[in-house]
Amino acid sequence: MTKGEETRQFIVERSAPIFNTKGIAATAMSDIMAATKLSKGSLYVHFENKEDLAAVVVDYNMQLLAEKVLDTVNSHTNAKDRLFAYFDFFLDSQHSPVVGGCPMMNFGTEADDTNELIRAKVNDVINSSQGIIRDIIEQGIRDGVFKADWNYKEFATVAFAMLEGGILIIRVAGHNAKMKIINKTLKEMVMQQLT
Amino acid sequence: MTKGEETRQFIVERSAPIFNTKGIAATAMSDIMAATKLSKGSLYVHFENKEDLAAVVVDYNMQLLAEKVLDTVNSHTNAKDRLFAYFDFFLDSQHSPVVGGCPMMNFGTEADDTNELIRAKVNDVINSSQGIIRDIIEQGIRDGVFKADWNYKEFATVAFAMLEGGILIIRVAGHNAKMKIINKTLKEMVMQQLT
Amino acid sequence: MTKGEETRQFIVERSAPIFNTKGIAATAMSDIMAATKLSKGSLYVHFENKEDLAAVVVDYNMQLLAEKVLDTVNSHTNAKDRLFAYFDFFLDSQHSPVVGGCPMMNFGTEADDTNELIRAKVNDVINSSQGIIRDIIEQGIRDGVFKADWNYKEFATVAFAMLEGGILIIRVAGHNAKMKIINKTLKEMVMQQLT
Amino acid sequence: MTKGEETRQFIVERSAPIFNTKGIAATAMSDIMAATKLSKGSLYVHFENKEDLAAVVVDYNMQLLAEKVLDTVNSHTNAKDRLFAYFDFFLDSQHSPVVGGCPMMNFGTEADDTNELIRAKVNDVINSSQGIIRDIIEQGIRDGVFKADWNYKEFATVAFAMLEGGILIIRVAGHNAKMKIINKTLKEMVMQQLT
DNA sequence: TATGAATGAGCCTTCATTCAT
DNA sequence: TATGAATGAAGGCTCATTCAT
Repeated sequence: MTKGEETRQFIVERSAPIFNTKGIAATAMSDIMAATKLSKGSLYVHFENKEDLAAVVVDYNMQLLAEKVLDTVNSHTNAKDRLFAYFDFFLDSQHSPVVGGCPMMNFGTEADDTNELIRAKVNDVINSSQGIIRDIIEQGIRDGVFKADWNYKEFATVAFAMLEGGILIIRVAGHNAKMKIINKTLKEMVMQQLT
Repeated sequence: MTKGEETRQFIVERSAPIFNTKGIAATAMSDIMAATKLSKGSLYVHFENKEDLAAVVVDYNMQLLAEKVLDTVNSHTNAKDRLFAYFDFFLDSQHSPVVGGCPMMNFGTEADDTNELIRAKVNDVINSSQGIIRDIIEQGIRDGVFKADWNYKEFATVAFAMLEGGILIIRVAGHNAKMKIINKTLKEMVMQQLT
Repeated sequence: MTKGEETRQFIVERSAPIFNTKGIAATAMSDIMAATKLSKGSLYVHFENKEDLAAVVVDYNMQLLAEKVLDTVNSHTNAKDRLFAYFDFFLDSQHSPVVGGCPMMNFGTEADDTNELIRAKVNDVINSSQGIIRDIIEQGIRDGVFKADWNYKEFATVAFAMLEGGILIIRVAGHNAKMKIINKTLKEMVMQQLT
Repeated sequence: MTKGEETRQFIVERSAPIFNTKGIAATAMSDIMAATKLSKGSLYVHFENKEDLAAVVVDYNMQLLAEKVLDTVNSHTNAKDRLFAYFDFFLDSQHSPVVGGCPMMNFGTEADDTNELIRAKVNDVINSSQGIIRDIIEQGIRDGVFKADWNYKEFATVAFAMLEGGILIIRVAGHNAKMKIINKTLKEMVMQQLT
């Protein structure tokens, strides 16, 4: 990594929690200056403009979340355990995975009507998130852990929606009581598909 | 209603879709000027500042959505029909109920970390939304439509989360394919509780 | 006094300390609204504009001060006592006579380069203030209290200047230590002219 | 001096007469823009806000006056001559030393009740101004020019007050007739203390 | 006489961006 | 690559004033 690439990456990492917390519109380049302690001019050496930086940061935030989820999931081998690990990951998402909440929801709601580029990025990640759930279940069916006739594609969508809805609730509530219910419900739905 | 109250209400109505679509931070008072064709000074006759206006508009948007949902629900008497009407209401929410998407999600995600007043407002409405679902089911149990041992309080939370997650998906996707799955799943869950 | 004249006078009285404390430029019509609890329109019924009101208030403040000084002076008959009462009046002027300090100095410094009308008003009162001192001394000479060859016209100017300079010092200092020195000095100068 | 420091100083110099003439409240940043021909944004590169600029300008104006007075005083060596030079300096102050009049009086009267920071600054300079007079006299006493028992500390205060009062009079009057009287009186008071 | 809604110019300040060094 | 001075449009807001009621 050249010096330039390093600085660029540094800017992205420092900007990520700010954009995710305040939103793109409410984040000023001066916020990035303060967080990186870089000069105004320096920022523009690495990014054409705020929109450019925001796009990279959106990717970074979503990727960071995906990596953390996968890390957790991959610490298990049994498909059921992997699925449960996925659900449990969001149990305390009020505080942990990425500062500022779920980037899909944050940037998705901000961009849906106003920023086609970011809207498309978020859509891709929403789809691949459901894909991850599907992949786990497919493996489970191949391993004989889950029933072969499970309509798991629909479940993947339902599970993803429930988790996102849960994230909204717990972030606005400030506690995760309702996410526990969602977690329990999802696990029960999975248990019914065990062979 | 005095002239002033009329103007104030007019400003709120014209501002509502703008705030809901662009977000609070990205909405400028000049946007409101353009939408209302009122002068800058006139806006400040009726609202102390942008934050004050935003707070009223957030309430208005959430209330508007709630009223539309209730109107739909109340066109039915049978608890099952009422519940199904609730779910169906969001089937095409990509376009209809309130311009710009679900205000609970839009303002909730924008405000969760940055605006305590609005966060609390959204939290109240999220809770009462689940309360509406609970009320319908309670009536259904009293009427003997639903099983008495249904853990309906948890279902209300699950249903709410699924619908919100679904709204995120369809707004980012630009189509409601996934909401159909959610709708179907919710209805199946209800059917299992019929007496 | 008609109702209108009463209201007009009421506005002036309530505005006086505000203008004298904050200055004309820094006083907003909304400050007057708050102080009088009158509506915006009502203010403009009684005064053409802010400048008009300010001019009347400047007069009022200076007249109020003059009256208070004269009241104090007139509680004595002997010329020396009258002069000393005049000097003593300003000993604690840090707090008392008119809220906000000496209006001649306040409005004089604000208006000297920018408001010809007010500048002229202040100039008149500055002159008549020295006239008051001259009048007292003339009476004292007639009464045989003061030496007939006293160059009292110059003394009147010197005394006035010293008092105004003293007011500046004590208002900026927040205490009247230096005014005591000025007071003592003035009295000594008078004592030398006693017959 | 870096480019930035140069510009900052340039802004201060151009702003100084404007603030001193119109007052802080009545001076708009657009006035500074016009006087410096700098852009609005550029002003805020060098000063956090108007208050910050005003504080620096107040210092600059008072320092400028002090320097000019000291230059005049220092062109003499004999204590009596130095004192007379000090008094003469203000004889034509209606036009000369600093555009807009005495900054101690201008900013002192504007700030006394409303701006603690500036009030304190002015107070410091008022005190050191009297200190200058005291220093001259102390030297004169050491040199045997003035009587050793002169209560010169009180005189310093009296002289300062008389000059400030005189400045008020001549600025409001538009001519310096009264300052001539004050000048003459001060010189006579000094003459009485010659050995 | 009194009200308060309406106005638009102007206020201070922040913004994203550019560019010479 | 990095700096920070410079820009000017745009931001939220306040101002003095007008006018229909």
